[in-house]
Amino acid sequence: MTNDPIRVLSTPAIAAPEGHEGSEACSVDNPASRVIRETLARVGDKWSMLVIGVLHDGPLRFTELQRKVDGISHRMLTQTVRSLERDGLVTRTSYPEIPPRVEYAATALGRSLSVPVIELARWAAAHHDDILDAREAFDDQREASAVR
Amino acid sequence: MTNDPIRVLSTPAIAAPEGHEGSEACSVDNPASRVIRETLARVGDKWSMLVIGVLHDGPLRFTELQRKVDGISHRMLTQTVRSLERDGLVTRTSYPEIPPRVEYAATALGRSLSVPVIELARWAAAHHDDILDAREAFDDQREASAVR
DNA sequence: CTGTATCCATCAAGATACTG
DNA sequence: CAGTATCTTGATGGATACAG
Repeated sequence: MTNDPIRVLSTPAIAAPEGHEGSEACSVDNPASRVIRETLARVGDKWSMLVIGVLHDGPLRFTELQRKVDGISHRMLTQTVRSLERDGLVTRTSYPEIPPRVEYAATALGRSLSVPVIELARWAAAHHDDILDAREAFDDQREASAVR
Repeated sequence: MTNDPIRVLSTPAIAAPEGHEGSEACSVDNPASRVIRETLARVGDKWSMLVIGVLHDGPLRFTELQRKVDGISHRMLTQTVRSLERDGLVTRTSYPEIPPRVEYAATALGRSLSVPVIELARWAAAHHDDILDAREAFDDQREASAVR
């Protein structure tokens, strides 16, 4: 009844863009929400999208990557870059030289993922203050009611 | 040089949509990436967006919510809904009846957040298989190289 | 330079029981 | 019905040392 571009979040609509049977009653959850959760989990970890974003400007070697992403630890960079490679979001090219050189580059899939993530980043930039304000107001109110 | 809609991810462009001084050399990291990470963290937890999505159809009480979101535990629903309320993404209305009745509803801010998240969900639906395939290929290859 | 392994702190999240 | 508290587990992430 409402003009909802969002209802899709709780329907299999986005989970079944191709021909998909509506056999399983399609309640609210399992069909689409699992895919959403998985993707949010992939994208929502601490470093993945930042690495992808940094790699969009072009290939980088390990150390350059670590320098560009700033706070990331050696271990986390290895781990992040490995999982991105595994999921086909970046490629890893090793040059058997001495000293060893390895270059990482974003794939087309990786770049396509950046698009919606940027939308989200834009939302974040636009509404970050709203959230902070709401949070402050909420906490102030709790604090006040804690007194009485 | 590239046609990059993504470069923004590693620049303060999206972090400073209003009038913002370019005073701080704006390296790659701190200014924008923190906001991105925070938002991805907020959105990327296991349940938040599913709750927001379910609430778009209209207000729901606690138990209805728990039933609609499926796998969520009592504790996690309370916690999720509380943090969403704190950030101004949902409202909580308590009716002092017996037995008690509480209704949760998405705010305008909450609904606006759903928009980019849906974009992401669409991406997930479109490319989920690509990721799975890439993952399988990667694992097969590792398995093969483990043998030799 | 690149990558792996180990140890450790922290937190998210589930199960469960209990209160208003 | 709604919410809180406790306990416990597993995953995440950081620091560090070591290996190719």
